[in-house]
Amino acid sequence: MAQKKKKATSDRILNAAERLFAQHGFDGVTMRQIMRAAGADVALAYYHFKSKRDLFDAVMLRRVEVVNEMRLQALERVERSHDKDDPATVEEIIAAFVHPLLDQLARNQEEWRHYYALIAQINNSPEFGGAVMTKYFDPLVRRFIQALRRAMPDSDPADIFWGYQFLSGALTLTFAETGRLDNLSEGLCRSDDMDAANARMPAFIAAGFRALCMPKPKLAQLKAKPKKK
Amino acid sequence: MAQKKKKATSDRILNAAERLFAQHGFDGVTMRQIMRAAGADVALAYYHFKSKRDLFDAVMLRRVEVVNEMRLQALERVERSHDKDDPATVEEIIAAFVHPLLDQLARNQEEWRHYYALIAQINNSPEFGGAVMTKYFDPLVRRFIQALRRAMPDSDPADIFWGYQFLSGALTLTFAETGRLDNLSEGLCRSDDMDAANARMPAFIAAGFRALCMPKPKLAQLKAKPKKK
DNA sequence: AAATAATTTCAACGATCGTTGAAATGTGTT
DNA sequence: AACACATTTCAACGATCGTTGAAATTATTT
Repeated sequence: MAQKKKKATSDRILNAAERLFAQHGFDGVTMRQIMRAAGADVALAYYHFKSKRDLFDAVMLRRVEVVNEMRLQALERVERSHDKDDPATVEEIIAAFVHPLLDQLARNQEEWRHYYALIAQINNSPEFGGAVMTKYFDPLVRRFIQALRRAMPDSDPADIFWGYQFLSGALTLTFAETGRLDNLSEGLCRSDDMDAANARMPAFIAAGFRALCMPKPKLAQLKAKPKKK
Repeated sequence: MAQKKKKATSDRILNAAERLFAQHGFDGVTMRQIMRAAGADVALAYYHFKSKRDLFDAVMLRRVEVVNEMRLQALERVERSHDKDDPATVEEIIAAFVHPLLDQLARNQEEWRHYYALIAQINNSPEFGGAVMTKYFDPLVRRFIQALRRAMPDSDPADIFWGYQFLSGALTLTFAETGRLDNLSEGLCRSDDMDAANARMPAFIAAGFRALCMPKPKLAQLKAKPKKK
């Protein structure tokens, strides 16, 4: 019973912290605001987690393994349905990278929403972006980049890394749900319409990768006279 | 002389604020840190600007007109070199949108760097993203979207707006210069290599737009039987 | 039931926050 | 020279920050 109670309280703290960190950033929120939202005394935050920074890390850690596992399985599912003679397409790989996230957002309205918005802020923060994203996501991202390299065998590795940079930016801005798309399109599009993002992103990004890594002159060249490689 | 002196001080404040806001976010910086970096008394910040928030707005405003004017001229230059029978290509339009910014970054090492990093954070912030970006950039962005619509006449407007969302995310993450690309590529790519970004982004984004707005079945259809337009 | 451990409450610490009024200094005009 | 005005310095305001020790309460084990 103690276990269950503890779980309940520390989860309420994590939920409140997640939401407020996502909305206002790490420094834009106070411990007292978080604990007021969690309905508990301020000191409890320091009992369950030991500092503001550690609470932040706990917020990040709680969901990162779940989402990375989902994406890894999506990638493996794609890879199992292909072999060396029939490699996976770029679209399929990108879809495995983004669908699990956007699907979850489209279905599960409030649960994960704030977490992804937090990721969006972190990814674009000079303070946290490099270190935090690298720490939590690089192993998985490297696997996707390997897959992309297999799908575009004669590509320059640097092109793939830059393509991933563009993909990462496009994906996280979509997570941010800032409402800007609503303003810009005067209501035609909604920032929180993840089905719309889901339907468009793989096609957009895959075409970008192909244009970058397999430009037409190179493609024609490869078809015409197979070079050394 | 008073004018010049005033300019000098308030510019030093703006520079310090710009750099620190970009590095740590609005709430991650104190007035005292800013004024220490500017080498002036704290109270001077409230004399020249009247609050922290107003200082932030002044930081945003100082450069936004310059960069928007540059991009507008780049777009008009592209449009002047085309006419109705020979419309501008998507690549040219995207290049006019991103080149002025990245060019400036590639040339002018420190001057504009922090400003763009700040934009990257703002764009992905639920708190500021919607309102601030809309306020400063929407008029220009609407012009670019008009141009894109002319370049892809039979496209669904929603596709163009979403394409712009992806473009915006890719561009601003590149501004953020978080160093993540360096970690991920183990030194092969550098986050601050704006020439590399410059060379790749228009091709990537333009291909994305085309795949989204003019998918192949539609393209084939257009070529086969020229419709009303 | 007694004892031990886990959780929660309460009150407070020093430090620092954004902001301000008033005095001091500098600058340009008569 | 005296003046008005812009700029800068200095010291401080109340509020709030992250954090903590110790007491009070609740749950678990003996």
